[in-house]
Amino acid sequence: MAKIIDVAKRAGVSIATVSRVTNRQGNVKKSTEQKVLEAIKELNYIPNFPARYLKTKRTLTIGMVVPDITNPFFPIVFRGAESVVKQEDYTIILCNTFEDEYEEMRYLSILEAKKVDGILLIKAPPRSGNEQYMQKLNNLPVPIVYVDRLPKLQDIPAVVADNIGGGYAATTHLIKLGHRNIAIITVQYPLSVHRERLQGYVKALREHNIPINRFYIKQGASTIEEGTSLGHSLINMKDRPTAIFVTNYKMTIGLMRALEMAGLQCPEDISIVGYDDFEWENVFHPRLTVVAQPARQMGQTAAQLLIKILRDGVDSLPNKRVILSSELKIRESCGIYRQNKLGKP
Amino acid sequence: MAKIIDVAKRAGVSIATVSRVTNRQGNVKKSTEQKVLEAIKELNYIPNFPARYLKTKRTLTIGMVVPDITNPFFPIVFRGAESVVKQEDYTIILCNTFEDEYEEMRYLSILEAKKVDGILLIKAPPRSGNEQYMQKLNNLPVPIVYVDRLPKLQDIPAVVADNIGGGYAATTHLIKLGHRNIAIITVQYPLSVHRERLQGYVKALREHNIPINRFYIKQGASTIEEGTSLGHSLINMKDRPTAIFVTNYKMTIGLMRALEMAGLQCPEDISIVGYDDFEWENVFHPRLTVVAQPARQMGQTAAQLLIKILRDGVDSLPNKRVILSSELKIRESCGIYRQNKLGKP
DNA sequence: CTGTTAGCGCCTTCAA
DNA sequence: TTGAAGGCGCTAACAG
Repeated sequence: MAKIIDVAKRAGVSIATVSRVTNRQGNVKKSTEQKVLEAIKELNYIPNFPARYLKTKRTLTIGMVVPDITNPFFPIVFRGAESVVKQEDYTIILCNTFEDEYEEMRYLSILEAKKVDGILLIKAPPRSGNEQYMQKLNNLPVPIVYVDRLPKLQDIPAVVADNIGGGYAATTHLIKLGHRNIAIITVQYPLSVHRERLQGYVKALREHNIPINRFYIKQGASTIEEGTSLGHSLINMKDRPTAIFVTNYKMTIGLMRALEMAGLQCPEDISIVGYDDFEWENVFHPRLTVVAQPARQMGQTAAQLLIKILRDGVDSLPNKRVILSSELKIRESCGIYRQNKLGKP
Repeated sequence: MAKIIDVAKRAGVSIATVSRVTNRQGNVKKSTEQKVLEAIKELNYIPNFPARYLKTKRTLTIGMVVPDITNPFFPIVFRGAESVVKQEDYTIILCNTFEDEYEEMRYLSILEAKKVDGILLIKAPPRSGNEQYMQKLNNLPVPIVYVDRLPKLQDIPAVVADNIGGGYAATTHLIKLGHRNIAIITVQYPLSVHRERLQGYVKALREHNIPINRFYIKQGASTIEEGTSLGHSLINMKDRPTAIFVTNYKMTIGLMRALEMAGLQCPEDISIVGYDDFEWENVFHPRLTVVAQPARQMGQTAAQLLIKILRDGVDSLPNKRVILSSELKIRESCGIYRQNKLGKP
């Protein structure tokens, strides 16, 4: 590996001059620059970033922490973020926490040790008894932009979707279709996202004077299995709901399995509204009506915030919290309520 | 940020001693070790990796280059790799090339500059006229393990799936169902994967004495749009195939769209075999019969190879090429050939 | 416009 | 079992 001194010798200049041209901060005579450039090319010289960091305190890498990269929502967010940061020559260390806050803690201290310039954090659910960790998070020496999930309503840089609006839109849609027995399957993590979707659901029901049936509110972990089991418990109620709003991709898959096991057709026997919009959902059946989140835009916006912070400091942000709106995509998984086949209203 | 000297002062020892305990290379009296550990905790000291690199020449980070993280196959590979490397405290820089070899080149030199310890590379299709780049790749000072896609049959560390076997199994399945007019939609990149799946297809047809119809072989870019357009061209043939084998996720989505536009039902009107197995595919309709690749295992195995290389050198590998077998998952997207409804055999 | 030099934070001989 | 000191490769004053 050629280093700066090799280039300097080859070009017959000092290392300072080489440094000047690799950092293109001018003040180098055209002809010497030429010589240096040639030497660089001949030796195949690439500056050593870790060494450079020692001086500049910048690694040009940022960390991104996600709960589960195999949930297709997150790769889209990642791609959005990457497309932005690459413009500034940043690179992303991707970390999977599997919804485990301890894993998240571990990764965060590694990222700190590796001196990433900033972090995009999609939080794992906070564990009870681990509150002091949030303190530590707030005092981390590296800037963090929260994405998608907010631990508490703090004044921190964050990009989230309008989850109340999403829950509200989904539920209202079902109500307008005539449904009254509307259940919700959602995640029980102590995080903004899911709480807010539930809030939207409740708000819609209230506005239409539909009593809240607490047995229609099912919460669990964000897994396929949990979706199936909560689905079963709903299906087996004597007051079986005529529609289910499921607020999470993994649980949606699980719920659909439960329907199948029970021999229920969607939308004929039961209406479903899901969350998140993927390319296959508009092709395979039943074509799910979903609340589509601006996943890509969330990644992009978060990356832009982070870069702005890196450049001008956190106080340069016009507003720390960005809320992006979601959109109901109406497809075929919601039928009109029909009393004859289903539970009574 | 506390540094080693701060810890040393606090503990009343030299920095050498602190270094010894953080690197747990023994030869430190228990009592001094205690003091140091306390100082570390009190000061919240974390070793500075980039600085450490300067001495150790290890960054404990590896690079992973993928063509498109939003193709759900790749996140699974990523997760597999991550689950292995994290055991050794490695962290992964993830790079998306969008199937663009120039982008890949750019990322590779960044990874080199950042001094990653190794690279997992899922190649973008080689561009013609860019052959010297492969040379450069081979001489990169950082070890590379190729995953999934092989540029040429070279003697380089690689983990791939048995694509010939996959193509063969899929095609044989269709033949056994009575199909004779079997088309294939595949990717035209000059990469092993797709060439081999096509080989498997051809092999199966040959073995059953079914003539190869070159108009049934459609190749294009790995995109939804291309899947749709190639699907259309197949559907509109006067000798419309009774079955289509599509070797790629994105193109499968596209093909299904084409079927829908043409008003064709699967499997009633036409049989489809896809590639790659995702959790939703066993829930939504038509339930695709697919060749399932061991995506996760590919990631794991590749990571294991890389770690072995990092530890013992590339020559320590018992065999550089690992081929993992794929599995045909028979579901509902293939009907028995029925002459009355479809093109003549 | 160019060169010299002092670190950046850490590891690692070499001595003690 | 411990400490002192010399780099690792680079940037950024500071001189010239």
